[in-house]
Amino acid sequence: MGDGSARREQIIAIATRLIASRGYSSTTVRDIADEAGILSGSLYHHFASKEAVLQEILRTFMDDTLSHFERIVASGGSHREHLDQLIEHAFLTIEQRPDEVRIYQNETGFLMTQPGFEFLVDGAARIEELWIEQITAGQCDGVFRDSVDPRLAFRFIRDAVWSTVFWYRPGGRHTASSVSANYLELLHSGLLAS
Amino acid sequence: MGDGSARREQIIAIATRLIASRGYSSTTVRDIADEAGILSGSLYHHFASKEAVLQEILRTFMDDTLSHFERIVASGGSHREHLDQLIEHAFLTIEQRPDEVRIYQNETGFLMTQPGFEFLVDGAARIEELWIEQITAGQCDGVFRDSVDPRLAFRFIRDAVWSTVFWYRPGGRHTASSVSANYLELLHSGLLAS
Amino acid sequence: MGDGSARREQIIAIATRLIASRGYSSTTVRDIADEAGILSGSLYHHFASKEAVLQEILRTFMDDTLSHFERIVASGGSHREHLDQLIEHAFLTIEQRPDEVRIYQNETGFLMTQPGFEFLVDGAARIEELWIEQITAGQCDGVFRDSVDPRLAFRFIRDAVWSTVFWYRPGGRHTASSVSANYLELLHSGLLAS
Amino acid sequence: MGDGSARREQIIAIATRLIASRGYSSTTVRDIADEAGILSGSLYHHFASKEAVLQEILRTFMDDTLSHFERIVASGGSHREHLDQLIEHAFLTIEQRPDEVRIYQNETGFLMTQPGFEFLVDGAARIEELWIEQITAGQCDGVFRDSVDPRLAFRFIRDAVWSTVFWYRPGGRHTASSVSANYLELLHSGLLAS
DNA sequence: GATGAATGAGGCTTCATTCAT
DNA sequence: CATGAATGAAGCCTCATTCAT
Repeated sequence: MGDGSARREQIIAIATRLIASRGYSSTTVRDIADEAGILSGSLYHHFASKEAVLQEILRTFMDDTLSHFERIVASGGSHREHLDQLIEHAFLTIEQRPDEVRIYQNETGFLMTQPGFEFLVDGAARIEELWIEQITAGQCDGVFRDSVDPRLAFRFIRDAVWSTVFWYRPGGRHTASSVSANYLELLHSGLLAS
Repeated sequence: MGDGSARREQIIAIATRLIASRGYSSTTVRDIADEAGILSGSLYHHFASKEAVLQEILRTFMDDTLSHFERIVASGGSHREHLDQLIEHAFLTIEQRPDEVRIYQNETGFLMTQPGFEFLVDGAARIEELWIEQITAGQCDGVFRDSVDPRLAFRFIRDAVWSTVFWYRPGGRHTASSVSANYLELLHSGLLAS
Repeated sequence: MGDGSARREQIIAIATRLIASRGYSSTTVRDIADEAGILSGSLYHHFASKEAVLQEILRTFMDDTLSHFERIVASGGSHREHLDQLIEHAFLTIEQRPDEVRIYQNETGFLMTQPGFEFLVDGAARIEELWIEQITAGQCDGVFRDSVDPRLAFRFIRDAVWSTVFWYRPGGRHTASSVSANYLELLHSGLLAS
Repeated sequence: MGDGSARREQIIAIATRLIASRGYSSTTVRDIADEAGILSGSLYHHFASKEAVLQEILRTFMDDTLSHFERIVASGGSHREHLDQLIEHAFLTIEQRPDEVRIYQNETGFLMTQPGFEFLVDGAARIEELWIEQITAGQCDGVFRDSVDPRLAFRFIRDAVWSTVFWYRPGGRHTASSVSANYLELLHSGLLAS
């Protein structure tokens, strides 16, 4: 478990694509095996179970995302810059690893209650903490308006940003960074004129 | 089919609750029948299929939501008032019919591609149209800032607002209307001070 | 049971048509009830069971056919005339009551082994007896060739004749009586020239 | 699918026997699996569906029968000899593969209208063509009487011959070849003396 | 590592039938 | 006579998983 043979990584890649497009419970072990060119039983030489595949996908995603976020807030810059960078990194992730984001967005709600997926709860909590720290600190600095509840602001931003994964398609009207810029402007200054 | 006997409505209510909490594909016909106190085969006296139950749930939800939205934009008031009322009605719906909203949010992405669920595509398109009209008209009025892309603004708001259904719990720190007020303020004026 | 209300006869007529075209086991009680404009449960006010419907269809058919055959052999005329008349009556039946013939041909093989359908075994035996008597007597008369086995000749004729129900369609290339005439000629004189 | 492992062939053999005696729709997947000593779900490791089993049975039967018929008419000999050989081969098939013949006779009428069974329609048409060619050519040769309609003669023979499968039992009063000889004599010369 | 065969549990659905109203 | 609701058995099929080879 966890050693990265080429086969394993190929299977993870296939599973990620399939689960993202069909959902975890509608993706069968045979679907994955078929695309890997092996029989479904043979998958069990690489993974202990279907759930283990999902765990590995989500754990990798969560680890990467969290460590990026940690690096951002540990870097030099103002709290406002940090918040903007967190948002920009989210959009970058959506562009570069949309399948993982989709899986995370779709399956995480139910999975968080399941044994073996505690790392999702922990990771989400840590992320919430990191973001809220930036907002709260930015309010202390007088950069962010005091009247907004930091927790609500965090969820507002988080949900608006990550949800774009469901409709953003590269090559369409917008690039990830144009969406990012628009969202940031709206978030910074609001919808009302003057 | 479609006529609302008491039993039918009771079954719809049970199915709505179960599907909202477990997901459609993880909710079995037996789960629903068990809670209704009948055998699973007996469900087919009331509904043609498991999918027909889901269709009825979503169609009712879509019809109700859409007609409310239509009534709002047809009423007197400025475009800004209309947009605020649309948002407030969404929060009201989340408070009053959270299970239906959850089902819509969770299942709709996949279902929109399935035969028999075209009404979801049509309804979503009509809703997008209604909302975007308010934003665009508000920009003409000079009430909303011109620099935001109306379509992006719509999706930003829509995703932020409807996603609250996944974490909002009545009786917690916030009421639906306090969340609504906070979100409206953030949306109107943005996060930055001054 | 057995009293001939209008409803009963209507149901028998519908069932005959449906069973003839789909087969007994593929015709559902609901199919029949639907066409009768009632609910499937209501059929049980008229018939004890689905099987009872089939029994009534086949019993009527067998009774009518047998009594016609008895009348033919009891009438004046040579044995050869009798045999021809038996055959002609079969073709007439195929033309006038094709659904019943189809049901008989399709279902009878299995049903003969089932309790409640002994009348089919008895009727078929009596028919075989009647026909074979004509053939045997005709051989005694010197009208039919001695070298043919009467039992085999009977089955040869019976199977060739009744099977036409599966392909004969009124309004096509042939009328029932032209088929009848052709078959009789072939049977009488054989295929070889001179 | 289509490759003939030993297990597959064993299952086909079992299914053939069961379907011949009970009919397709009255033979359950469990019946077949039980006799094969496996669970019903395990059948789906070998066949895609119950219908696929039936298709394979009938396709094999049709292919074999058709290729035999083609070989007969391609061989040396007169048209009359060819026709006799076609009939004799049918009786041989009834003796050697009665279950397949029974299935073909029982199920084919309905199946010909079903998607996936077009090969039955095509095969039956090709067989009809082959047989009718012999009859027509024999008429040109002056061997067969001109007054019979070749198409009707074909159906007369076909139905009389293949129907014997429903009553012929090896070890009874007749052998397949004695039935064959009797039928041929009756067909050649007819029933009338002189 | 992979195959091929199987398990066992469970999924959705159908259907003849019953019965209170 | 008919409805409406339900039963209970059974049907076909799916799927994660196991294991001998």
